[in-house]
Formats: sequence, structure tokens, C-alpha cells
Amino acid sequence: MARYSREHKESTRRRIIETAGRRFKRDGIDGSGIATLMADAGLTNGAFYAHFESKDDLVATVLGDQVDRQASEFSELPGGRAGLEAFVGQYLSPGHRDHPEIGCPSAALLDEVGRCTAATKEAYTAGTKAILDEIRARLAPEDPEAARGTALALFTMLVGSMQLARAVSDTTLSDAVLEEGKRSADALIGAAATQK
Amino acid sequence: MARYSREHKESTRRRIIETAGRRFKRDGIDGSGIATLMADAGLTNGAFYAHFESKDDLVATVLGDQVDRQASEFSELPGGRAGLEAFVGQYLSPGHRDHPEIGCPSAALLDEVGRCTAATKEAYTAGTKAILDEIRARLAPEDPEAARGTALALFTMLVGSMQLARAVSDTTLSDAVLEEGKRSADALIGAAATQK
DNA sequence: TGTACATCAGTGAACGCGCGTTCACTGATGTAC
DNA sequence: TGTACATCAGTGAACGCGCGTTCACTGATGTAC
Repeated sequence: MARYSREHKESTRRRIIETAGRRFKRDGIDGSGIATLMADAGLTNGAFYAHFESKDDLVATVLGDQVDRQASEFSELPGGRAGLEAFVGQYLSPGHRDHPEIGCPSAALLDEVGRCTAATKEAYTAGTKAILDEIRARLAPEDPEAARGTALALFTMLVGSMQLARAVSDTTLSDAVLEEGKRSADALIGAAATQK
Repeated sequence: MARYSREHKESTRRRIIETAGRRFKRDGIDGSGIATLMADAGLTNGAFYAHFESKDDLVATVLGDQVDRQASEFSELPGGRAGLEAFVGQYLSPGHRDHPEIGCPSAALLDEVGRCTAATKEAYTAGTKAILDEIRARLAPEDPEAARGTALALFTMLVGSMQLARAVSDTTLSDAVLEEGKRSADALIGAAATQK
């Protein structure tokens, strides 16, 4: 009954969501036009509206996908402090700083999310809560609620550090932001473990 | 020899820089057009190029102005921990969250700065170093160099917390981000004071 | 002091361009017979 | 199994609009005489 199999359309939609995620993180949301986003997926502009209602609809979908993906990658890390330290090590690395397109959506886009539609903020919020839960469970497995403040401090410091490392023109300072960030993150993780 | 006094042109330029700062922080850099920026200053689009070479030139000038201003406001706060605690209290307040246009340029624009020209990054970096120096001097007056890591952790956590508080759709979570951020910030300030 | 002139900050229309969105059309495919 | 048909994912041109930038022009002012 349909021209292509159902899987065909769904896989095209997924391809658009994935390539748009990379493009948004590299050039910003306002900096990425529909024609460019579709060309990234190997399509032309007109096909866009067979998959999404509007650009705002795409933005909400992509941001939700990005944070959900990050939450599920996080859940595959080892439990406890070891998993957190592994995450911090990857996060505050020069590789992550220099390749925003394959990195953390919050580091690349968080201030833009604050100016997006309610639907986008809701999709962003749901995934980010899941990430914060993953962090909390590793900071204090027996009482995750107690670790809420530390989890927020760790998350916001990581995001702020990555943004600062990308924004400064001084490479020595940029490297120092990453190094000092790692030390402060490990101190937060260690303090949560000993406090009990 | 000149049509208007020299002060006239300079005060117009300053007015453009100030109103553009507010607009950029509210709507983003990509989200603010020249015609709108000039209307904010009570002028029409054509006059723009009597004051700036290009939009990129304006962006670098405005971002430099914003961070320099923040650094000089910071320098007027009391010295020591009292000044830092006052700053944190204002920074992580609902008033700041709900009025980005008169708030911290890093909270509003840091991920966009990472995608700007080298000139913009340089202007941003100079002012931000001055802010970090102000924080450092208050954390450890006798040995500011030792406080470098703590100053960076405090700054990046404040910026990340404000961005997160603005991005989440859940107001309870948003308020919690501010409250927990204040507790973590005060803990960082207290730890630096006791370690000596 | 009064008048003529030169300056240039600011106006507003226009430039080409890319934006988000719409739409008539195409043609490869799955289905029905 | 082979053929005719219906579907609809994708094409590509076009829509009005706002973008950054340019430019011929205006007219209020400071200066010179």
C-alpha cells in the first residue's frame, strides 16, 4: 500500500534527526537552515515537511533525541565512582572540546535551549533529568536523593567548563580550564563518597 | 568642522553598544538583526555603518564591553568571602534567571561565543580573565595563584547553573538548580577559605 | 552679531541572498489481479 | 508469473520575508568671514 516499506521512511527520519543533531551542535540552531540540514541527510529541502511539521518540531525532536542518547550512553558506564570518573575524563578532554558536533548537546546548545519553544524545553528537561539520575545513583547508590546538589554541581560545572574552554582564544587558558575542571570534578566525586 | 560635537557621535555609539548588549542577551546573537538593533537605539539601519565596520565588529565590541563591565562591577564588591557570597546570591537568583537581558553575558551567550570570530573570542577572553582574577583575589588574598582551580570551578558552575535554570521547563527543578547551586558555591568558597 | 558654507550623522530605499514554508510534479515501489 | 495501478517519499521551483550591506541624499550643526 505504501510506496516504500515503512522502515524506509522511519530510517530516513532517523537519519535527518542524527545529522541535524551534529549540525546544530556545530553551527547552532539559528545557524542551521532547512536546506543545509536536508543536504546533510542526502535529501532536498522539499522532503523536510514529509517528516516534520516545522523547524521548531525538528528542534524539539533533535534536542530530545540528543539528551536521551546521552542518558542511555551514560547508563552503560560502570557503576559507582569509577563510571563518573570515566565520564569526566572523556568529557573534559581536548577531543571533546575540538569536536562539538559529536559531543554533549548541553555544552553546545544550552543557552540556545533557554530561548527555544516550550516543547523543546520539555524534551530537553526529560532527558536531562535522566542524566542527573544516572549521576546521582553513582554518587550515592544507597541514598541518591542526598546527592542531588552534588550531581547538579558536577553537571553544571562540566557544561560550563566545556563552553568556556571553547570560547576562550587563549589555548593555554583553554587547556587549564579542562585540567582544573577535572581536578574539581574528582574532588566533588570524592567528597560525596566519603561523606556517606 | 564636524556637524555634531564629537561627544554626540561617541554617545550614540555607546548607546548602540548598550542596547545591542541587552538584545543579544535576550534573543541571541544570530537572533538579533541590524535593523532591530538600530531601532532599539532609536535609529534606522543605514546609520549602523557610520559606527561599525560589520555585524562581526559590533559583536566583538559588545561582548568585550559586556565582560569588561561585569569585571568592573565585580571589582566594586566588598573584598574577601563576603564579596563572593554577595555575588553568588545575586547571580543565582530568580530575578537574574528571568531577566537575561540585564544579566551575565556568559550565562546568556557562552556557547554562541564559541562559534564567533577570533576577534570576539579575544575580547571575551580578556574581560573574563579579569573576572577570574577578581574571584581569585577574594578566594585567597595572600596567594591568588593557588585559587585558580576553585575560581574556575565557581565561575563555570555559576554559568552552567544559570543556563540550566533557564533551559528546563520544570519550574520546581529550575528553582532547585538555583538553590543547590548556591549551597555548592558557598561550599567551594568556604573550603578555599579554610584550606589556607 | 549675522550670514554663507562645509561637514557628516542619520535616513530610507535598494541590493542579492538565504531563510522557513508550500506545492505541482515525478517515479520507484508494494499490491491486486 | 506478469502486468496495471495506486501510493507517497522525494524533487525542485517558487512564495514572501528579513538578513547584512550599500548608497544617494538630507538637514542640523559648527566654523569662517
